[in-house]
Amino acid sequence: MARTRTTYDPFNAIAEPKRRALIEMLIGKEMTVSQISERMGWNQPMVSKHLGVLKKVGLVSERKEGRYRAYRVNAVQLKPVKEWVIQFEQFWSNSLDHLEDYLNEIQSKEVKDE
Amino acid sequence: MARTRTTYDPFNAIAEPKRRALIEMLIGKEMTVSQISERMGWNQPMVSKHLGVLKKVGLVSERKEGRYRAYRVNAVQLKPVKEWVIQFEQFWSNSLDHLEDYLNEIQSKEVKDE
DNA sequence: TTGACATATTCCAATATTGGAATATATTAT
DNA sequence: ATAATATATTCCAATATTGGAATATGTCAA
Repeated sequence: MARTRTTYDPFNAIAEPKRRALIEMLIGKEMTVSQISERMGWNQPMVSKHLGVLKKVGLVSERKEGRYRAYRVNAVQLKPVKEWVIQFEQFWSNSLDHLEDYLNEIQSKEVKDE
Repeated sequence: MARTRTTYDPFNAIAEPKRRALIEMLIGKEMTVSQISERMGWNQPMVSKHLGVLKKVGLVSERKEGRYRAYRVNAVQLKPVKEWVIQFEQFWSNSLDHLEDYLNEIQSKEVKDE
């Protein structure tokens, strides 16, 4: 067996740092492959390939414009990632940390008092 | 070149579905390897190996208890994932969708009026 | 039609992962 | 000391990815 495919789901697609950078650059606007290539400093096939992965999981969509192709982020595909992560948020939230600190403090005072 | 290491960061560690399942099962409690093995229906080496990856990125921590090892989730390591994702939330939020619907509606009314 | 430009795809080598099987290590019980 | 139990590690085969280079495809312009 091998690793889960990059195109298996958004989790796998955004694991690659370059693809996260691509999404960051592309969010809220449309850009062509060559614009991305220039701004990122990556060669053209590299841009196309990474966009290809993002497209397969629906994270970007494509619009043909003559010989150009305008890509845009389809951010809603990140929603499952957020949903999955936030279900654990209560386990790292500051309020809980502070509660723990508070309880520890109480306890040490009680010990001192004895 | 190969793919980004699974142990490179939390993004890569949680890309594997089994490791997400592991985190889900382990959140908020402590479990030993054999308990996990039984509950998940995975063989023991498989559990240890996946836990090993999660440990390397800090997503779980380990406590020795005799010949057992109790694992727990260190959820705060998921924070960077949440932070990264939510910066794009405005681009999929319902309020914006509705705003768009609203603007479209306005526009079509204006057209009708002419 | 031919050339120039934009983008996608194919081929390749290197590499890391996954699961399974076997084995090693550590700890407790007899 | 020896056996049994809990867990980790190593070895292996199959596989998918990445980046680079070369090439193919598609579109516009002269």
